[in-house]
Amino acid sequence: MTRNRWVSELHWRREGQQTRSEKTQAALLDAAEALILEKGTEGTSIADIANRAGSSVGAVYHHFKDKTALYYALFHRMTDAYAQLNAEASNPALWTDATVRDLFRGFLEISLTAAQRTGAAKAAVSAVIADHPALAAHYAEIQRETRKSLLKFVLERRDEIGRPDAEEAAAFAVDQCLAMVRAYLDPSQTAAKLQSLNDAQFIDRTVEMMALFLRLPPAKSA
Amino acid sequence: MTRNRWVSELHWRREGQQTRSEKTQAALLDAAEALILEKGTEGTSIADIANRAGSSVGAVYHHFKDKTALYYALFHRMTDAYAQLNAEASNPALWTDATVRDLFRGFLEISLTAAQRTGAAKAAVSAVIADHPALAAHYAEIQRETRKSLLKFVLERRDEIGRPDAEEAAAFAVDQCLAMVRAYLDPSQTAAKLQSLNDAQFIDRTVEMMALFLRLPPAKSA
DNA sequence: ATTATCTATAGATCTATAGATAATGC
DNA sequence: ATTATCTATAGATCTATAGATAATGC
Repeated sequence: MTRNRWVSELHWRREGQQTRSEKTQAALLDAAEALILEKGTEGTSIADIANRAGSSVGAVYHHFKDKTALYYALFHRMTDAYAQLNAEASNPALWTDATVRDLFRGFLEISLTAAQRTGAAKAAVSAVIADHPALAAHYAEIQRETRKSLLKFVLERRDEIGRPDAEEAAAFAVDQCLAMVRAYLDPSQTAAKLQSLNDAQFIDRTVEMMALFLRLPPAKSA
Repeated sequence: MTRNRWVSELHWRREGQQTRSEKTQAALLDAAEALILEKGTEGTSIADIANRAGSSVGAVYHHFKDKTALYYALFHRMTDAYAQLNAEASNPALWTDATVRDLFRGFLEISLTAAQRTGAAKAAVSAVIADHPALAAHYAEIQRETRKSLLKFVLERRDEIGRPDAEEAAAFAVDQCLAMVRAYLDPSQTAAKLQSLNDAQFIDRTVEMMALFLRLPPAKSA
């Protein structure tokens, strides 16, 4: 008997119609996420995941081809959300009247929103990546996209940049901005000061730093 | 028969006299490190490690109480090196005539040297931490020490800082500097521009950014 | 009648130990 | 004679499947 259709690329089932299925899948992924955070991937077994989700081992294998497929699904659940947000933010129509300051601010706001949505998922996904090095490439690709589109928008406003080495400095500043977001969001990075700030303060400080470095014109309405 | 003495805290044997022992232990840790990088912790078995090291399963258990002890040893091999370097750099005598610029520069140089020494270890250790969440606290503690001593030295030179909010800004800048080092060193972070720089360029740029942000006096000899 | 779930378990690991052998130390 | 190493394997997982039962869909 053919059990089901698998979306081979994503390693898990689409099937938008069955809400029962979706709930179970989500519960299993949530359970895996929580357990990985608590005990790491090595300490987490299929039975553990099924129990935590209030489900059974058999159900796990009904929904996921194997353990790797489950981990891949967990990975994609988070990265797909990121990739989509990034795609939306890359629409030039959103930024027609934006200054470089606005771009950095917008990027920071979007990143923080995304982080709030994904929540604990990110740390668990990091563990999954550590155990499945093949996934690292896809994750890096998404981040590369983000970086690329932000840099492109900044460079389209090159005339705002007061430095003679505008191009190089902009690339440096973009990397910088990404590094800041990571330090701010990652609780394992002991950036005590950053983490004592609230989102608005963090964004203000970071934009200010970028402006100083790139010698941007003063903010219009402040 | 009592097999051996274990240093319970570190979970592995000290024993500085037997070079044969030390070589085997190092080979086992090297093998574990390489395998974890390739296949993650979950995919790596004791037998794999023993084979890669040209050793045997029995030898592994002669040197390490259990698999966790081996992973802990791998973890400590890296973090001990970091902690020691940090302790050395925290000696005020080293920095008697240093400016704030010199402090940042010194910190960056030390971090890069440390990274070169530890090499691939860091990524493997990240995977180990992901699988043994208990270790995260110790790692964070070491980084907190580094952060703290750099910030202390900077604040002792508060008069160099041109900003009215010197204290807050210094803390922000220190976190910033740590975030930059991470982005520069971590190949999984897609900081394309940073990674295209060589060490000296990276350090110059970063120090410059800190100087702009904190409004430090211009460099003396440039 | 098709999809989702469960229980029970075969088969494949993998960890850790026991016991024997080889290498070093006195 | 003490320490380091090996081979072989018991016992404990853990993954994935088979087959039965419950829930939904037409």
